[in-house]
Amino acid sequence: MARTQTTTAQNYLKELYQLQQRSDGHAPVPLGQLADSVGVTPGTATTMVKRFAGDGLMRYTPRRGARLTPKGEKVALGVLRRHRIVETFLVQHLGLDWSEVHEEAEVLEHAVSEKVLDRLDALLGHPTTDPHGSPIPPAHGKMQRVAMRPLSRCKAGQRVTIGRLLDTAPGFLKLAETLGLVPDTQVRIVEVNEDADAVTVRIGRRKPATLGLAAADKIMVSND
Amino acid sequence: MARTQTTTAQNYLKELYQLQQRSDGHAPVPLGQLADSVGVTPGTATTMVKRFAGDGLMRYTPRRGARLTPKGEKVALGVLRRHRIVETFLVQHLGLDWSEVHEEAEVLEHAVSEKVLDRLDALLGHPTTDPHGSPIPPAHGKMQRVAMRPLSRCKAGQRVTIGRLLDTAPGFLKLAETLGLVPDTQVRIVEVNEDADAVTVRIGRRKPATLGLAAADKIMVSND
DNA sequence: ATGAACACTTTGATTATTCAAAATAAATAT
DNA sequence: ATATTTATTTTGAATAATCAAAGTGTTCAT
Ligand SMILES: [Mn+2]
Ligand SMILES: [Mn+2]
Ligand SMILES: [Mn+2]
Ligand SMILES: [Mn+2]
Repeated sequence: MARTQTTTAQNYLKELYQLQQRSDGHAPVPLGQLADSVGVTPGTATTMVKRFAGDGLMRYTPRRGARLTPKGEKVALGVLRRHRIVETFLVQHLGLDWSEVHEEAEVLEHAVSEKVLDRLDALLGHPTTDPHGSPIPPAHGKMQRVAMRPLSRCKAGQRVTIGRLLDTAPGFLKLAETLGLVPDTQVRIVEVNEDADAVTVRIGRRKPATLGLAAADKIMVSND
Repeated sequence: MARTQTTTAQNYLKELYQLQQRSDGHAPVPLGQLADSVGVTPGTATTMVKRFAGDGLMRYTPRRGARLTPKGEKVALGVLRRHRIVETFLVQHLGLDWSEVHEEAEVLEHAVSEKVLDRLDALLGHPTTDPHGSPIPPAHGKMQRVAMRPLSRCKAGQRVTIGRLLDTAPGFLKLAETLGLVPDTQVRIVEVNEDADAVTVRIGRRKPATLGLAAADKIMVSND
């Protein structure tokens, strides 16, 4: 109950939430992964997770991993909501580049009060996704799950729309912007070459762009 | 050099700066006062101040008190600048009440980056004072010192303009707003009664308002 | 001067968070 | 089935920040 409000706890909870999403079954997330995401050594993660479990925020099975409890998930979603609304504000109202807002939001997500958040949300017109296409958890109620697949799983000839960028690294986002691979943009899959480990796409009549599969894995798209 | 960036250090430095302003001579500020302002016990203040002195942020004379070094003052002014720009933003762009923005800014002042600060500053049109009339330290260069005296030192019959409210307590600010005692408002001093410990003022043709001297002490005014 | 009062400092603990290195368990390979 | 490798957990130690209570130095009043 206590740790809920510290920046540290918020980060652990938020990261665990995101890890759960990815490898989503009901399988616990190995603490090594959590440690990586949070940026601490594995031993530290073990120590902290045991504490959060004691606080009723996570469920922990030694050697297997951790999962958020409903209570922990509630906190995590709150942090994620603040993070994404802040990012949206920074881009739309302060004109920061979308490649740099993640870092800013990583700090501000812990400093914005409920009241300020509500005002920002209203000012932005209650957005449902952040600048990278990630869904903004609603203040109340469940978050919409949009079905998307990575660009790397598309077939040549398909026409898809960029929905969401999964990597927050400034370099990656900068590149994606340069290539025009931003949410809501339609692209045509020119070629998928598993052997060359590459995907070639084309936006309108621009010159085709080729990406490695690892990068294409981070770009989620939907049909039409 | 290390502590400069922690929230705790920023608070100590900022509070010390403000205390220095008030009792300004070059006299050191007793640690008891600093402890009060920061909200810790005196022993804690002693411990911390010794550390900050070691970091070259404060100069400390046991039993007498502490002063900021030029380096410490630079940090303090930065925090104050962030605090006041954030307050101004919260009032002017998010529409929060001026009585509640201080608390919000107390947290956000530690989370806003230089880049975000610059954008906010530009968005606000480079304001020179915050909603309570306090001067916003400029990004570079010295802060302007405006001469003002407390409402409590005015004489009956004088016409003065409210310049700045020194108390950040929501209750006080709420009251001041109700009475119309906000920066840039002209008021007439109806009566100053030292014995009754009261000052009566009048704004335009509203009904006169009477304040205790303690409250009037927190309201700084200038002539004309 | 002499002893209160008062202010400030020290001391001894505590909580939160983290790391490095040693210990252990689980999974893999031979 | 071993031996080896890899993932996790434990242990022992820091650092930052804080408090309560005991100790000291100063200031004041008589
Ligand atoms: Mn982000
Ligand atoms: Mn964060
Ligand atoms: Mn303020
Ligand atoms: Mn603060």
